[in-house]
This record gives sequence, C-alpha cells and structure tokens, in this order.
Amino acid sequence: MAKIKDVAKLAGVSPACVSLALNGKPYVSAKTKKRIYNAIEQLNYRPNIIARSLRNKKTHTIGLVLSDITNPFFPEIARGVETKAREYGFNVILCNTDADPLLEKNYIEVLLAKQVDGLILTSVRIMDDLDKYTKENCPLVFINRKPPLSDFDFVGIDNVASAKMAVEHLIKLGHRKIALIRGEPASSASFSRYEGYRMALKEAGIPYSDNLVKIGYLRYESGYRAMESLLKGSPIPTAIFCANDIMALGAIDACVDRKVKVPQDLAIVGFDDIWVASLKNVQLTTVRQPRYEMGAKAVELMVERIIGKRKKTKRVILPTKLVIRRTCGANFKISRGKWPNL
Amino acid sequence: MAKIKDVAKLAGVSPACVSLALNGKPYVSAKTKKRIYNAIEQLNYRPNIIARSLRNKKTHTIGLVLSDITNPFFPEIARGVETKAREYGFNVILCNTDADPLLEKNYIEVLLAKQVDGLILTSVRIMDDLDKYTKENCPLVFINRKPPLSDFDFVGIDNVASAKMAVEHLIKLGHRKIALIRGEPASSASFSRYEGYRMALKEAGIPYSDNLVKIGYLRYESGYRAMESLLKGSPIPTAIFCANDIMALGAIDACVDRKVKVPQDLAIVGFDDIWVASLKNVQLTTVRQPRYEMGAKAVELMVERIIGKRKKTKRVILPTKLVIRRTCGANFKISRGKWPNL
DNA sequence: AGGTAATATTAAAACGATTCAATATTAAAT
DNA sequence: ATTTAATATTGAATCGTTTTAATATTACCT
Repeated sequence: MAKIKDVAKLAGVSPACVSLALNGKPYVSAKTKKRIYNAIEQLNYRPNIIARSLRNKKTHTIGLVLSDITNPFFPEIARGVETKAREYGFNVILCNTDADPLLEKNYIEVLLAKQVDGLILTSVRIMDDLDKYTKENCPLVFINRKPPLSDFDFVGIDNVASAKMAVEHLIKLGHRKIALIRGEPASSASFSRYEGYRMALKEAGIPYSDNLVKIGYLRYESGYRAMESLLKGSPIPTAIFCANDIMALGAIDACVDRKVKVPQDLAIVGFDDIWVASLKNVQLTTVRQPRYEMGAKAVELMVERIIGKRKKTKRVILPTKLVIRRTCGANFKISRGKWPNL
Repeated sequence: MAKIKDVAKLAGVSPACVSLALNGKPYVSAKTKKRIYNAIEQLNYRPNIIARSLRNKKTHTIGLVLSDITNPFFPEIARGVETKAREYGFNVILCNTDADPLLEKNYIEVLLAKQVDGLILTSVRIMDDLDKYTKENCPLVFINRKPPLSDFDFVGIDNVASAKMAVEHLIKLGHRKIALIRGEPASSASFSRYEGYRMALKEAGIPYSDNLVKIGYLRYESGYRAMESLLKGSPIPTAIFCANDIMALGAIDACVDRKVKVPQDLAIVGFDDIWVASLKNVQLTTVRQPRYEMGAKAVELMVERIIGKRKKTKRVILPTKLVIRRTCGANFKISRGKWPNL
C-alpha cells in the first residue's frame, strides 16, 4: 500500500505538502496540487485513516449499543443513526448485547478503547456505574431508556402520556375491563407505560386490579403466555394494552389458537408500530414511535457534543401517535360473542 | 486519559515492559506484573486501540455492507455477522447503501481507508470494477449475490434448486397456472430463482408463459402491484411463487383488498422465511434461508483469510428448507371459489 | 534593484502503542 | 567464585499521518 511518503516522492514534494493539499489547507499552489493528485492517482493512494485518527484524536466512528438488531424495534433506530451519522461523516459500530449488562459494559469499554467519538445506547440495562463515563471525553446519548441519576443526553418519548392515550382510546370505546401486558419493572420506559395505564384508569374512575396486569419481557412468547394466563384468569378482560407490538402479536396468536376473535371478542392495542402491524391480515392498533427520528436525533445530540457546541445536557421528547386499526377499530362496540374452550 | 507511559512511570518500569505484560508476552516477572496492574487500576488506564492498530496493522474491525437493515431480510444476517465477529474479537461497522452502487463504492473505499481487516458484502450491486480489490490485503466475502467474474469467497444458497423445490410443491398440489413475481434481472440470486421456476415447470411439462411472470423489486409495494397486475391479466394463475417474503406479503394484501382468498382462491409461496411469515394470521409457506448462519459463516471465511489459513477461494452453499404453512397448505386442493371484482 | 509582504514548501515533532536488539539481572552449573 | 544460561527489562525505532514553526520562493511596490 502506498503511503503519503510515496506520493510525496513521486510528486517531488514533501509529505507535509501532500497532507496540506489533501486536507484542503491554503497555500498549496495549483501546479503542485495537480502533481500531487496525479501521483495519488498513479499510486492508487488512500490515506490511512488509522494514522490520521491517532494524530487527530478523532476516529469519526460512533458506537451503537442495542440489545438485538433482530428485534423489529431496533432496525429503524439503527437506520436513523447510521444515515444521520453518514451525513456528518461518521461510521457506526453495531453492538448486540442481548440486554446482558455484562456485555453492555464490555462493549462500552471496547468502544471507548477504540476511541469512538461518541456512543449511543438504546434500551440499556446498566444504570448505576454509568457516572464514571461522564468525565470521559466521549459523549453518551441514551435512547428509550434513561439513566435515572446521572444527567446524560437523552432521546425518547413521553411514555406515560402515550400509554395513557392508548388506554383512553379503549375506554372511549366502552371497555372497562382492560388488561395490561407490561414490560419488566426495571425498565423506566415499561414503568412509565404502566403509570400511563393506571392514570387513564383512575381518571375514568375504573378500579385498578393486579389480576389484569401481566409482566412480559417484550417478546412474542411473553405476549402469548400472558394472554393465555389472562384468558384463564378472572375477570376476563375485554381489551388489552400491550407494552409493545411483539407481545401484542403474541397475544393475538394466543387468541387465534383459542378461537377468541380480535377485535370482536377482545380488543388489543400495541406499542411501537412496527412494520408488521400495518399488514392487512394483522392491522394492529398501536402507538407509533418515531424510531428512525429517534436514532437520527440521537446522532445530532452527539455531534453537538463532539464539536463542543453544547455543554448542558439535553433531553429530547419526540411525539407519538395513536394509529387506529382493526384490532380495536373506531367503530368497534363491545359485543362479545361466545368464547369456546374457556 | 492515562497512557502507557503514565502507567510505566507509576509502576516504576518502562513502557515496553507494560506493553509486554499487557499482551501476555513471556518474561515479565510476577511482581512487576502486579505493580503494573495496580498502576493500571489506579490510573484507570485503557490502551488506545487506535495506536495499537497503527502499529500492528490490524484493527480488529470488519465492515458489513448491506442495502438496508430495515429490510427484514438483513437483521439476522447482521446478527450472525456481529455475534460470530465478537467471538473472534472483531467489531462490525454497519453500512446501509440502499442498493446504490455509488454508495456501495464509497463505503468500500472508506472502510478500506479505515483499515478494516475484512469486508462482508451482501446483495451487492457493483459487479465489475471489483477485481481491483483482489490485490488489497483486505479479504472480501460475499453473501447472497456473487460477483460473476472474479473469484471471491462467497456464502449463499442454491437458488435454482430452492426455487424449483417451491414451485414443485405447487405443482404437486395440482397447480398448473403458476405465476412468478421475481426480483430484478440484474441480481444473480433473482435470476437463479427464475431459472428454478422455469426448470420446475419444464420438468412437469407445463408451458412457460411470460404473462405469468412479473418483475418486482423485492419490496412490499412491488408485490402488491405485481399481484394486481396478475389478477387483471390472463390467464389468471391459481398459484404464485414470490422471490421473497416481503413481496409475498404485498401480494397477499392485494388479495385481501380484492377479496381473493388465500389459499382457497390462490396459493402463495414466498422465499426467505422472515419472522412475520410464521404469525398465525399470516402463515406464509416459504423457503427458509439460514440467514444467521450465512452471516456467521461469512465471518468464518473472512477470519480464515485474515489469519492466512487459506489462500484458495471458497464458496459455501447452505441448505434451504421448504416451510409449508397455510398459504398453500399440504391439504390444499384447488377449488377456486368465485372472485368478486375481477 | 532592493525591500517587504504574501504565498509555498518543508523538517521535525507529535499521536500512543509494539517490538527487536541490546543490556541487566537472577539462577544454575561447575 | 566464576562462568554460562535463562529470565527480565529497556531504549529506540516504527506504524502513517498532521501540524507548527522555520525557511524558501514569488509577487508587488517604490
């Protein structure tokens, strides 16, 4: 591989001059510039960015830590991050942690050692122990789940209000026995959605019952099992709010297997609005979360930090939207049919 | 940030010694080792991997170039790549190209400049002009679409046989008017599936008709439109083989909108077996492609090259499997009902 | 021409690690 | 105790850039 010295020799100038030309610095005459570019062409020279990074203390690389790119929640975030990062001239290192705090920590350490210019952490588990990264010169931006104590940059949604909106929709349709399939208590987002659920019930004067709340792990199987359990329990709900779409799909499938008709027998609302939700055979009512924008915005916050434009922490809350589809359509009136096998 | 010199000073040894200790080289006495580790602890030292990379000419980073992580085909490949890469101590830079050849080329150049140790290219468009990368010391591995001329490492499936298997299934069910919604002619994978389709027809003595073949772009909308067009055309097929699941889902939705019942009126087979295909309300018959394994295998090929274990090119063909579900179940007998609106 | 100012070019010192050859120390063998 | 061998440690060069301060060249003005 040709290096800057080779280019310099061939062009009959010094390496310094080549560097200046390459970086568009002033005071490089037109004719030497031409000679340099010719030499670059001839030698097929490509600057070694690692060497440049070492010198400049900038890698133009950021880390994206998420639990699993295979989970339909994440690809759009990743895409938002990557596309916006490219706009600013950054590359993105993708890290799947499977929500394992140990892996999360490992990855963060590796990325910092690799001198990434910034770190975007989505749905991260580790919450304590994060403070020590405050003094690193590497900005951290959180998406979706925010560390409770420390003040880091953050992009997310209003989970309380969004969940409340979803449940209020069910209430407006006439439902009063509304179940919740929620996420893990440890997650701040999941807890907020739980709060929104309770708030909506309270404001409507509907009593809260623990029997109607199941904990899932935001996975299809969790939704399926939680639904089974709800159908066996008492009271049997007429509507269900799921903390994410994947669990809602699991819940729907549990209904299909038991010949419970959605929405005739049971209304279901999800959360996220993943692509599947819009298929004609699915038509899941859900709360849309602007995932692409969340990723893109996170990069913007990060870049503001990198170029030192901002010192104060910033929390960005993006708007959500209730997308009404078949699983609890607007015209739906409670008229539960007969349930077999219950 | 502490550097190796600081650690050395605090431990009362030379930087060289610290380096030897850190890299587990022999001939560092136990007691100095202890002093060194203490110093590292105290200073919160973290080796600068950029500096190390410059010296070692190894970045332990690979590039993954794909068209769009948002396309359900890719996340599992990416996951396979990332997980296997981690096993070997590599990080993965994710690049979305939207199948734009210019972007592909840009990314490849940037990644090479960033001195990645290897490059995994999936569904890549640029085919000529790739030869110049043969002499780079950076191994390239292709997934899914292989460059026709040059011999690069490759991981994929037998598209001809897999498509043939899918169409043969339809034939076995009694279908004779079988349409194909294929991918772009330029793609080798799409062409092979087309070949498989023709081959199956030929062997069954079914005449081929251009009227039954529509070109899509592997996207939902393409599938939807192609289906519309097929339903308007002549002859009207009794079964459709789609070159990927997303188009199959689009086709199904076009059927739903026109009250054409799947599979009663029309059988549909997809390709890929994305997660959605298994939902109870979808139940798409399809050809499973081991995407995670493809990604993982690609990394293995790459690593073999990186450590210089292998010089000859290798092409790995992974097995596919026909997953039979509702959209053309095994018990399905052609008994087309009446189609409204045709 | 001569002097100054503006424009071009370059040598050398970083950046933070690794490694090799050279040297220092300890252990083993006589 | 002395030599030899084995084990530890280190100085200095290196990886391929960028940048600063110094120097060289050209252009401009009287």
